[in-house]
Amino acid sequence: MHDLRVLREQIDLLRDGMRRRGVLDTLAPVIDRGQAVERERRTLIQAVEERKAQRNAIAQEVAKRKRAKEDADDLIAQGRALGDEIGQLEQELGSTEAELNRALLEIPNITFATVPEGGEENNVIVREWGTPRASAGVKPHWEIGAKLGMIDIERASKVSGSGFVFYRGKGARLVRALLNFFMDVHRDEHGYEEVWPPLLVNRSTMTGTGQLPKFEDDAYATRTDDLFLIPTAEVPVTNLYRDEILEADSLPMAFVAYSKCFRREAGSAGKDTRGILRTHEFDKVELVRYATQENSGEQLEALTRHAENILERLGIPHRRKLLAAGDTGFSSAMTYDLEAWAPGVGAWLEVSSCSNFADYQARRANIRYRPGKGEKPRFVHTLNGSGVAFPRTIACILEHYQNADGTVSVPDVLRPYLGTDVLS
RNA sequence: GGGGGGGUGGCCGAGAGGCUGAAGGCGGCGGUUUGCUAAACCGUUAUACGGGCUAAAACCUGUAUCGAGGGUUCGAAUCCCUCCCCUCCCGCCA
Repeated sequence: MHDLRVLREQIDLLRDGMRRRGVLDTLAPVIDRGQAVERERRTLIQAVEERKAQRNAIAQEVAKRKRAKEDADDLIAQGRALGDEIGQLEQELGSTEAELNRALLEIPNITFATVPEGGEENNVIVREWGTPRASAGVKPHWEIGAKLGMIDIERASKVSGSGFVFYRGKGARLVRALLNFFMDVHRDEHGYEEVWPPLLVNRSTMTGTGQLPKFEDDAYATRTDDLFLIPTAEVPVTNLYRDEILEADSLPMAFVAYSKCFRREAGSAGKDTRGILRTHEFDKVELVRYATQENSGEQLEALTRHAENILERLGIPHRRKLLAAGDTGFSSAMTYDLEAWAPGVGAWLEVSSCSNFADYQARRANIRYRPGKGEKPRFVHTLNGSGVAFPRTIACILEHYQNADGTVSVPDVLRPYLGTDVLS
């Protein structure tokens, strides 16, 4: 969410930001309306506060007279009239602020100047690692996974519906191995605090990270408690310090959390649905960082490297893609996608998306820090990225390490976790 | 699920319709004093949103904020209603 001041003081910057995202045409009316409503709001605030000041003065005077045992009926009548007026004005102010809020919530973050303009055709591959294996003779992961008894999609659909997976036998153990491997590396080598978050969160939390109100249809909700199943650990972990003021020397903060992620995937039917590439429930290790305005840029580089490091250690060929403005997520100011090569599917699979939200998320979640003693609090910069998502990584492992006889070699780093060299 | 006790500033803790943005203490910051450390004493100590002044601050000024939201009242931390959270006891439960 933007500071409402952008509507007053940085309107050109805002317009340009929307232009670079390619959404200026759609959002121009919203911005114009927002600008007008922002002015309206200030006029109303002045009107209300003027009357409140009068009312307060009258109340003081009433108190004084009462103490002196004097009559104050005339003042009381004045105060009552003012009260009525204030009530009306406040109602107007309320609806004006609601409208302003709606407008602000519709405007996405302004991407950094270093982010290319335009849509996904302008995405840039900025880094490549490893040699993608040729697809010839490589079976897709769903075939291999089924054959090795690791993945059972048919029975999952019986038990839960389409878009769910049973991991079984070595498949289940592989999930557990990845979990431990990811967490160990990020905690021991990259210095993250390990967090095990709740998977059900309340409405304020979902609103804090921007899942609500706009994307309520994408989330699973509980029937009786107004709780939501998290779509990513980003939600509970970023909200850890919601409504708090942190000390400057506690920054940067870095958290790594494993969680199940629950997504209805409303509207994405038919896209990447084969195998385990898009399911309603999947596992992910998420990296979350709180930074200052000064160092969030380098923090994004560090976080992205941490995620890449996992893929390198697994030996999976991958690339880093800087997303163009139009392809960058709503709240993000800059995003790198990490894509791993799946030779069986014959596609680059997004296994991580690393973003710097600048203060956009923190303003909404009200997470601040005090830069120095006696200084005014400022919003932190929040960052997050997968480190990494399990199902697509599993797909890549099953395909990249596939042997001619249908078995799959286990990447070196996973052998101690998996207790075997080969999946057969 | 049933019953009790609570939520006040960075923290602890008073206050029970007006003189309370909030006593007192701790902590923080600034200062005075003292060979150093320490102590003592004095001062100071929130956030948000407006307005004025400004290049921008500082500053001045208004409003709001005592878990959240409504209500009563000329006036609410204080009274009423709804909700949330914490805590204790009983029941149930992995």
